[in-house]
Amino acid sequence: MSNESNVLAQIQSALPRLSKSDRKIAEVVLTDPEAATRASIAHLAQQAGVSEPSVNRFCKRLGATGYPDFKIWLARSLVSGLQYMSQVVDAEDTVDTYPTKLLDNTINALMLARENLPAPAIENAVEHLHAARRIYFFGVGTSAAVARDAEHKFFRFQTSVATHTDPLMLRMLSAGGQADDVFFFISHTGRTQVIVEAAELAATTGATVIAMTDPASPLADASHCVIGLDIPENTEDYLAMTSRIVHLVVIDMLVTGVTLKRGAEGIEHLARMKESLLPTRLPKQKKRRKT
Amino acid sequence: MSNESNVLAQIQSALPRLSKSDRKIAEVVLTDPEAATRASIAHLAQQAGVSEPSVNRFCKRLGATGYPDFKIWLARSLVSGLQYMSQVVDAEDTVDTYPTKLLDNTINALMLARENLPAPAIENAVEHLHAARRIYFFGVGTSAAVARDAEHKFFRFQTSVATHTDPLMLRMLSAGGQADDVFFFISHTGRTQVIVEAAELAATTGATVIAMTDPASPLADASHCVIGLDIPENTEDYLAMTSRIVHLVVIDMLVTGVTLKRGAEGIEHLARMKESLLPTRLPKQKKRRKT
DNA sequence: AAAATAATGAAATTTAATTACATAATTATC
DNA sequence: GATAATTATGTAATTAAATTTCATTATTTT
Repeated sequence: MSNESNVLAQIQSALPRLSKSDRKIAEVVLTDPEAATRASIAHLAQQAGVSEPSVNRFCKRLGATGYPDFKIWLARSLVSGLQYMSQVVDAEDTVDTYPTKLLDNTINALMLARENLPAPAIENAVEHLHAARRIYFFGVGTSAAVARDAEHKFFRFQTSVATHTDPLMLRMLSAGGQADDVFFFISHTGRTQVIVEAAELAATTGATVIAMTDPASPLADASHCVIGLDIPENTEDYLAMTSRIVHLVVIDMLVTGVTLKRGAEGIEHLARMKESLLPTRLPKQKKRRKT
Repeated sequence: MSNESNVLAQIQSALPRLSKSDRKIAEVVLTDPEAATRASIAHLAQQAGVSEPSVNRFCKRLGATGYPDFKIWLARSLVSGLQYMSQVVDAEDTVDTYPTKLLDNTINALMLARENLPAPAIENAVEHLHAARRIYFFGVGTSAAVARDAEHKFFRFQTSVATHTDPLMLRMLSAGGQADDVFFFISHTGRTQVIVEAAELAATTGATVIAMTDPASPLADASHCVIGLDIPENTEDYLAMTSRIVHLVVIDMLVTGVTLKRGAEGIEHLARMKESLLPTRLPKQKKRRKT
């Protein structure tokens, strides 16, 4: 009964079972829930043509502690500013619209990833990356940037890291894999031929093959460990690829994971960082009140 | 100002500018916004260690009509379980906690950027990039990855693009700027010496200097067009640098802006570009999940 | 049709939020 | 570096809002 996540649906379904005045209230609320969140109990009562206590009882019957609480429930069940469906940029868009669209798409992709984080795969990947003697990050096109970012981050560990985009280099290095090597492939679709071939090659050498890609793809099939992410298909949308952002954050996770695994020294570093954050909370500049 | 779509991001971005008690209130709200929606003004005041009128004024300063109205705003901007305070990864974190922390921080940063998008600066930058004969993207360290991403994207236009990280190259190229050139500098702090010097050099040549950086920095001072972003406290280099993600999305915006400016021909060109990538992909296969 | 039960509203009460005002802290000015 | 001006904050008074109580009116049951 007290499913506070969707009061509106709750009211909707209860509608036929409601009493006369309760139904009047429900109808006013359903007609304009947004307005209801701003109305006082007196106003809403007047709107529905009922008394204030009736409104109050209506709220309690729905499971709220009272009218203000009911308004909070109502507000929460209303979707806020952020658009939840992927928005496509088109020719009519202006500087006032497309930046927000792109941001919203990115935020959405991250929230989606947040819902279905492949924690076991991440843990597994961290273990392999931690134990690796040598790591290769391979990605082409947009994913090349992600691979380079990963290289830049893992560079600070003692492990040797390399990134390449040249197909020949990819093949040669993949073919020459050894037991302690980790080959990390990045591809949104998991269907880029060069990458898939390299992964298949690497898998035959005894090296560990990790892939950050679509779980239902040839690349995933060729890999030992798959970091599968739930990313909305956004490749078609001009050049903004939201998957790339998600991939970068996953790289951050892997680096963080390895740092934690390295124990004392890594943790000490994290502790130092935590401290360095504290002063930023205090007013270091002259403060100006916002209007 | 009174953008009620996301009070939390609004509070977050205002945080450094707030007065002592306002900041105390803000911190309580950000730490547990969910709880704040249920608390009375007295309870919240007590939690923050301030008086009730202070809470009331805080709400009004944010644009709400009062405390109850503020709670409605808060409820509306609440997204399932997302943490609004920047979280630091520490030694106690496990694979079940740190990935979410990192994601939350990133989502947070993006929502913040969404609140204070510098639309005019973006528009301005788009115009310059569109008109440019030659574009240089310069960034070092983490920002180098962003610069490369930008290069990769702008490469698809007919304009010639280049990225460099070598200090000597930066100086030489910056000194040789011409009227139709655009120098685009990326730096979170705006205090990286190499970058600032290069920007100052470039500015003397008649070329256009654009900077994506802290508006109150030497780099911003040296530039003709500043894309200033509101990015929360940042962890250091190796670990998750949220600013880098925001920068990448801004690059997406710029590319999108230029594409739209190029009109039909630009969109068609992009379509051709995308088609040329198709042969590098393997055909789709039946869904077969692997994890 | 009468009794029992449930629904509703007027008025009283309680609770919460807001305003007015005084004081303290900060910033600006000389 | 002291003083004036401004801004920030808290106490107490006030107002507004929501809730409860209780009497009245509908509705249902027998």
